[in-house]
Amino acid sequence: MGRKKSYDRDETAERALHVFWEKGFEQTSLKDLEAATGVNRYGLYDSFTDKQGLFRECLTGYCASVMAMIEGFTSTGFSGLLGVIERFAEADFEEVHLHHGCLAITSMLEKECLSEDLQQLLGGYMDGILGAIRATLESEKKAGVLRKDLDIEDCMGLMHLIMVGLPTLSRTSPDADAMRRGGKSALNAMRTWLA
Amino acid sequence: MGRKKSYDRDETAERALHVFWEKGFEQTSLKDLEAATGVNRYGLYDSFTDKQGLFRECLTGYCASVMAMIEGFTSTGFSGLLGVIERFAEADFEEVHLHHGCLAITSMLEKECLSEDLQQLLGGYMDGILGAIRATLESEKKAGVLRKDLDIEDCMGLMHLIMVGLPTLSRTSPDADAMRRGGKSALNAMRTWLA
DNA sequence: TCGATATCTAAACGCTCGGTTGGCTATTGC
DNA sequence: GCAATAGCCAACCGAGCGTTTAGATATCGA
Repeated sequence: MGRKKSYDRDETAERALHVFWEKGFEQTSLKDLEAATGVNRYGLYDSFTDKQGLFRECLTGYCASVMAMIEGFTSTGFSGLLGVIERFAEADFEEVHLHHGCLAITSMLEKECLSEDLQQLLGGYMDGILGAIRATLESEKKAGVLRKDLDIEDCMGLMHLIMVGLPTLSRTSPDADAMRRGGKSALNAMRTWLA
Repeated sequence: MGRKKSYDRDETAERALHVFWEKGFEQTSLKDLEAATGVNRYGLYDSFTDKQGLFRECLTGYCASVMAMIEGFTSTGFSGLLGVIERFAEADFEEVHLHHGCLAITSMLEKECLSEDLQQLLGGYMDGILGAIRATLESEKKAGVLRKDLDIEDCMGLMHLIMVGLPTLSRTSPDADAMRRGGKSALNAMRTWLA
């Protein structure tokens, strides 16, 4: 009973995601979200509680899709850490959206504006990825794919650096190719480092 | 004639710098600046025109001091790119302030909030540093200090990545040592890459 | 067809922001 | 000591923010 919604909930979140992605949480206003989604603030508040609720849905979806992407790579024959990273990098670079960097990293840079649960979500996301990288490094080192004398801690430092550096490169550089070049260089450096 | 100022201009800018450094331009309010400097908004506007004027003075001072630091290293016997970078890294890591990352990088991430001249200042600062690194790479390659087959473009990609990645590491990581570890790893990677 | 109900639009709310102003206070030259 | 000057402080301004609400509108069951 009653009037029907004139918008699709998921599609609205998807459109909002791209605004948050481009401008960040704080810099995105309700006006921006109304314009991008075509939904009046009332509808946004009705469906997502408040601005942070909408952002939470966008961010969790984003993190989940990135995770799914990585798992997709590992389960379709791209064995080896470098293989996964390489394919991930290729996927990244082809996606126009990623010219705005990584939503998770961007959000961590404005964590003071976010509620506690969102900060924990971001922390968990990062820890999850870093933990997966570390586990892969250790198992591949044990299996002899990587150098026997590889210092895992040291290597993780570079992995972490690259992980946060590449999105930052894409956001700070006017040149859209800066991230692609950085990624290529990083892969080269890792190859000489790891093997 | 008239009443004397109750504050020192340079000291005020220095204190304001640390607030901008920690919170970024946009997130720093006049209230914050009043509290940190002990100077009423009237005084700040009288001495620096407006919020952006104060920020301009802080940012130019910051960039100049970093440049002076680098030049200090090169002119006191630390020849070689890696030597300079290493010493710069050590200086960075000892400075408590750099737990908040690099003001220039932080500012480039919110360039939409800054006036045209500040964006150009930031661009020039980055280009200056990157240009100096490139020139050093080329001359050291020619002099035989570095590998003869070193791909300069490729190498610059990594340099740029590290340059923006390290400050981001320090700002996104709750662990204060993340940047130190990232810097150490980056130096190791560069050593194997360059030599 | 009509009343009940869910949704839409647009206006308004309270708040904080950067920026300004006017009355008070300290310092100066005479 | 007194008028002139410059600086200080607090209150105020308009704008924009996220959020709420009131009234109009569309859709449903009966």
